[in-house]
Amino acid sequence: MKLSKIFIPTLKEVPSDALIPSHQLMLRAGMIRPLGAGIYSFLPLGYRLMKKVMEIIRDEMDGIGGQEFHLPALNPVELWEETDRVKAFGDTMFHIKNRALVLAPTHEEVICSIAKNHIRSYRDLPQIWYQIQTKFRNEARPRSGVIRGRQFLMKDSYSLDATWPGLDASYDAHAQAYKNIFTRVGLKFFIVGASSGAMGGSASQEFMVESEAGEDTCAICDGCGYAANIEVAASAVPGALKNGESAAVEEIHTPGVKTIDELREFLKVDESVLAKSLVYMAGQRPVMILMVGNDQLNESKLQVVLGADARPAHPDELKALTGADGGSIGPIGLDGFRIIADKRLEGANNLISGANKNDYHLRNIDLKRDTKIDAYYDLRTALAGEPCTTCSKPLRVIRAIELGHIFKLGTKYADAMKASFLDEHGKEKPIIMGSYGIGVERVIACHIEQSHDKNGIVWTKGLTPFHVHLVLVNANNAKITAVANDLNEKFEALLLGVLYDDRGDVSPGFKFKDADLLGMPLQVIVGEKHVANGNVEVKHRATGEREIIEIGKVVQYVEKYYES
RNA sequence: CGGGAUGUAGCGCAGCCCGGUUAGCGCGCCUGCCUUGGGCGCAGGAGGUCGCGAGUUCGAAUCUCGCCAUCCCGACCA
Repeated sequence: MKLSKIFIPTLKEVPSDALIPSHQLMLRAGMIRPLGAGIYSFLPLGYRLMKKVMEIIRDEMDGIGGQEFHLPALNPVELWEETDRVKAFGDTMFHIKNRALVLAPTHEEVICSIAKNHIRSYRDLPQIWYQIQTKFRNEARPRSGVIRGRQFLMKDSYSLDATWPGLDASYDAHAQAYKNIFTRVGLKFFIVGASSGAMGGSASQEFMVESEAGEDTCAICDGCGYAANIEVAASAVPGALKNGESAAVEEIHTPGVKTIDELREFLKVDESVLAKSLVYMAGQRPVMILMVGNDQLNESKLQVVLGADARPAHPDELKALTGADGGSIGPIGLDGFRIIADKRLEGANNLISGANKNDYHLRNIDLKRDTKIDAYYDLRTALAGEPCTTCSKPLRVIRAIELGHIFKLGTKYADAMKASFLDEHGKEKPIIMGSYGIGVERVIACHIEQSHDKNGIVWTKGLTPFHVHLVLVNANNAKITAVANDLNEKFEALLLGVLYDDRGDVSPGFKFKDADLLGMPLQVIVGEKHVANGNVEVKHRATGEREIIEIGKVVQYVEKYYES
C-alpha cells in the first residue's frame, strides 16, 4: 500500500479534546475522526486494525464451534417487552421515533427468539452462535475516545445448552477462547470475578486491562491471584466484635452532629462502635441497612440482595418513616422496616447509632437484644491494603478497562420468552443460556494504552495494521527509488502487509516522524547512505534498535521476524 | 441527570476583562523555486456566518440573556 495513495491524515498537534494516549494517538495517526459525542468514523488505517482484530476473534470463535450470524440492529420494541428489558435499559436504549423499533444494545432477545422457533430437541443442542456487529447505547456520558461510545462494535456470542454441565463447558470454552484472543493481540490482561448486574445469571467474569483510563475498579491479590471487580470484591476485615457485657440503652444528646466523622469526634470513640444507618426503598418497602462506622456501602452488593430497582430513600421519605432526618436515624423502634446489616456487625453490642429523633443518638445498642436484624450480608466496599480473604496478603486496588465479559445466564431469557426443548425423556425444559461479549474498539485502544511512547504508537507482532513500514528517504533519487519499489513489490508478493512511504514531496524527517507515529513494528529505511553499499536499514519501533541488512536479504529478515 | 470548563480558518491558539481600523499568530493547504537521514528554506496566495438566536449600544468576537455543541468530574453503565 502506497502512502501517497492511502488516506491516512496524520496530525502533528494533539487535538485539544483528547486527553488519554489512545484517543490522542488514534486521532493523530489518522485512524479515527469524531462525528459527535461518542460517535467515531473509522478511517482506512483504523478500519484495517478493526479487521485484524475481527480476524483473530473469528478464528478463535470458530475454533470453539461458534457459528457466525448477522443479526439486525433494528429490533421491534415488543421483543424487548417480553423480557422486561425496555424498563431495565431505560434511557440507555435508543428508541426509534416514527416506528415501534429500538436500536439493539445487545442481542439476547433476538437469539432467544430464533432458538424458540427452531430449537425443538435436546438433539439440537448445544449451540454457540455469535456475531460481530454494531451496538447502540445511549450512554449518558461517552468518554475516553472509543473506549465508551454510543455506537461501537461488539463480538457477542450466546451459548444454548440442554444441561447445566453443558453451560459450564460452553462458558469454559469461551473463557479459553478469550484468553487466546487477548494473548494473540498482545495484551497484558487479567480476569476478575464480576457482578452479573441486570443481565442476571449465576456467574460472570470480566477480562481486564490495567489502566489509569479505566472506568472499573478491581481488587487484586498478588499473593494468591485473587482478583475481583470492586463490585463483588471481598476482604478479610475483622468484625466489630462483642465488646464486654451489653449495658442498658441510653439516649445521648448530640446537637448538630450529622456525619459519622462528626459523631466520632463528638463522642471521642472509635469508629468501630458506630453503626451507620442507611435507608433504601425496595419497591414500597423501606429497608434499613446498617454498616460499621465509615464503611462504604457497595451498591452492587446491595442490588444482589434487594433487586435492581432499590433506591436510596428521599429525605422527606426518611422523615416520614423514621421521624428524623439523615444523621439521626437508627435501628431501634422502627415499624414496618426490613433491617439488614453488614457482616462485620454480626454479634456486635454496645453500639452507637441514631435515635430516630433529631440531634439524639443511642448508645449500648445490642443488635440481638434490642432489634431484629433480618439478615447479615457482605455489603461493604473493599479497600486497598485490607487482607485477602484467602491468603491474608494486602489487596491492591487498581483501575482497569473491561475488554470482555462472560456470563452464565441460566434460564432467565428462555423462561421469559418460553424458549424450550424436549429432553430425552420427552420432558419440556427451558434452554440454558450463556452470553459473552468483546468490545472490538477497546481491544485496539487498550493495545495503544499499553504500547506507545512519546513518538507515537508501538504495534506488536500480534496486532499491527502492516507488517513493515518501508521508507523511501529521497524519491528524487532514481537509484534508491528503484530499490524501494522493488522491495515493495516483493513484500506485496509475499502477502506481507507493507506500508510504502513513496511520497515525493515530503522531507525525510517528516517521513521518519510519521513512521514512528504510525508505529509499525519494523521500519525498512531505503536511503542513499546505505544503498551505496548494497544495504538498507531496519529499525525496530519498540526498541529503536537499527540493523544494517543487505538489500537482497531484507525480505527474508522481515519474514523471519514474523515467524518467530 | 448534577457540577465545572470551552466554543474565533482543517488543527493548535491569541484577542474578550477595559466595546471602536481591514479579526491576528503558528501548523496545515495552493503556486513557484530550493532542499533531501529526523515534522527543511525562500517568495507569493487562498481560506472566517468569531457556535446559534435575541438584547443593550451610534457601534458587539468583546457586555447581558436564552439555546446548542464538545470536553472533564460525578451519578449511571448488559
